[in-house]
Amino acid sequence: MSAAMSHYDALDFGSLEQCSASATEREGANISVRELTRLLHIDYPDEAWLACTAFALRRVHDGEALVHSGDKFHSLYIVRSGCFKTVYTDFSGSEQVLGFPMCGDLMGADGIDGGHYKSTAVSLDTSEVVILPLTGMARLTNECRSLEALLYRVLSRELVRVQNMTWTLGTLGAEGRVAAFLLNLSERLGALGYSRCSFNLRMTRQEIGSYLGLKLETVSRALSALNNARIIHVHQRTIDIVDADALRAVIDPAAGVPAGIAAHPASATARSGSNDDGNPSKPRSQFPSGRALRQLAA
Amino acid sequence: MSAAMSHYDALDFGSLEQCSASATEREGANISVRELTRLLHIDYPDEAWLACTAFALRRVHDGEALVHSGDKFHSLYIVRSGCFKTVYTDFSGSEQVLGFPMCGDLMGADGIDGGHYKSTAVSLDTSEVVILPLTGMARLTNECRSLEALLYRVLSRELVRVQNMTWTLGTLGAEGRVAAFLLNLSERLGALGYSRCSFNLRMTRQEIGSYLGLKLETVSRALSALNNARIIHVHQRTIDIVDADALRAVIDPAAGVPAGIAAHPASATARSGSNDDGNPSKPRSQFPSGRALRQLAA
DNA sequence: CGGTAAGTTGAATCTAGTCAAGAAACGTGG
DNA sequence: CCACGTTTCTTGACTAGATTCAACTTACCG
Repeated sequence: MSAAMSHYDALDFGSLEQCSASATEREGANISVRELTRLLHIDYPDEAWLACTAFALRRVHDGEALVHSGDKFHSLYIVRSGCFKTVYTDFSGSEQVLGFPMCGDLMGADGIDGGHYKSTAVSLDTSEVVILPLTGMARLTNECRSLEALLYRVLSRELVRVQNMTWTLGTLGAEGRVAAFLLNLSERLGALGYSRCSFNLRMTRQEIGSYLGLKLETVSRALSALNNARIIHVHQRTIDIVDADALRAVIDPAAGVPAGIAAHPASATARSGSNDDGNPSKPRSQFPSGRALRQLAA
Repeated sequence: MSAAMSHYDALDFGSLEQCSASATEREGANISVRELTRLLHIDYPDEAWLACTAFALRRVHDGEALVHSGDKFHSLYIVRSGCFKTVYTDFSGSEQVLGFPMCGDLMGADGIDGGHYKSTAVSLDTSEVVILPLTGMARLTNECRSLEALLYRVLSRELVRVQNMTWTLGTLGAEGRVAAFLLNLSERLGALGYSRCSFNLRMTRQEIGSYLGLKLETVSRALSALNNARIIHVHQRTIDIVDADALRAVIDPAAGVPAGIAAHPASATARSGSNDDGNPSKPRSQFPSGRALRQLAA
């Protein structure tokens, strides 16, 4: 019985005793709902209370873990600044990176159902997160129905992100995955106001490889190949995207990425029609040839 | 402006005009909230109203699509019977299978954020789904706060499922993926009361391959290898799991699947400790050797 | 009883992994 | 500021694993 209830505790909207988390988590300032919607790029009616209700923030230092896999679930987190990695940690110690949440991204949602976080979130930077104590949200969603919808949307967005990842891993080869990774990063940084074509990676080749299901050497080789093909310019963790279209072409030489593998959900969703090449009949190979890049580079 | 609002429409909890979906969707009977919680294996307090409120059902025939990628979002669906496949459809026509939702599984959640479904759901069987019109849920979640939590949990569960998939694709070789697929199916069918060690596949090798990021020939070979190793018995779509432990060993010869790749979320979550082999120091290879199987078979 | 779709199996090719060596960047302490 | 060690990254040669192409067998359905 206690096992069944432990799940339930974390979501018991009736009791609010867990609302105010631990003391260590309310060190800093806090932000309003209005700011939160801006952070998430989700528009909502301009109601007065948006400015009132506030969420606590928490600062996480470089290398520090926000939550550990197996910890009891209590809150969702939205990244406000900095960059994280979320990892499954195998019992034997080896890690599998699941994502690199950045500003506006959700963390911790895999803990809702089971009552325990399923992945560990480590900061790759000095970061700041907004704490959404799900138990305490009941009071708020009662006051404003649309706040409930906001949570659904954030969860859905995360789901789409992970689904896109499975598409990437399922259909693309090494260079395609790296290209998709770079385009994704480019889009997200662009959406935050940073340069879309020049940025610094916060993660190692190993971490990228773990994320993309590749070995670090393969990541390095793929980057070199894209570099030699003059599609990007790489020097250590400095990336310059020289030809974004060529980069997109690496992902699918002919046409269609399903619904914007690299696109942030905030961008347009239904851009059907247009992007249709003349010969959909040709059964061209699923794999973007790595050979093509090498020839291009020669 | 209209683009921004179109997203919002689907989740406008203030207006309930869309609540009663289309007429074609309320052909059959409907089920109570109590039945729904049973379907999802989520326990809730035994309140009287659980038996009252009801959701519509919809029957979907073999090969028929429940929703299409790009359709305007209106409802979530819970599979009540039968089996589906969800696919991203590339513009050029090639498909990537994202999952095989079965009884109790969620579909359609990828449409919440963008306002349009991102994947197509096709029935592989004569199936029946529970319709959860998200716009209409507002009224219900108002009446019962815990129903809101139910939706969060269902979304989280789906997220965990997809995350497990990325782990599978990122770390396992062909035979490991097929083994994980079979174990997953075995667990899910077992949880539904069917046999855990003998079942029929509803999908083709091609669909399995698409799901696992493999070609159909590779799936066939992997099944044959497991068959020759006497771990399973395969004949076309008939699967018999002879040695489930050996099958688990194919996924990770030594120890740790992160948190139960093959386990249904309904099963225990925190079973730490116990499953710890003596030598976690050995830096054994990430890949479950396909060679091992061939030797075993010889 | 054919015709078609699905599944199996083999041989050649190609991709990514493995092993290994070396180069470049970073941090620390002298 | 430089020497030093450590980590990260790059590159090459070789190998294991998955795809491709192709032939063939088996089921299924009119």
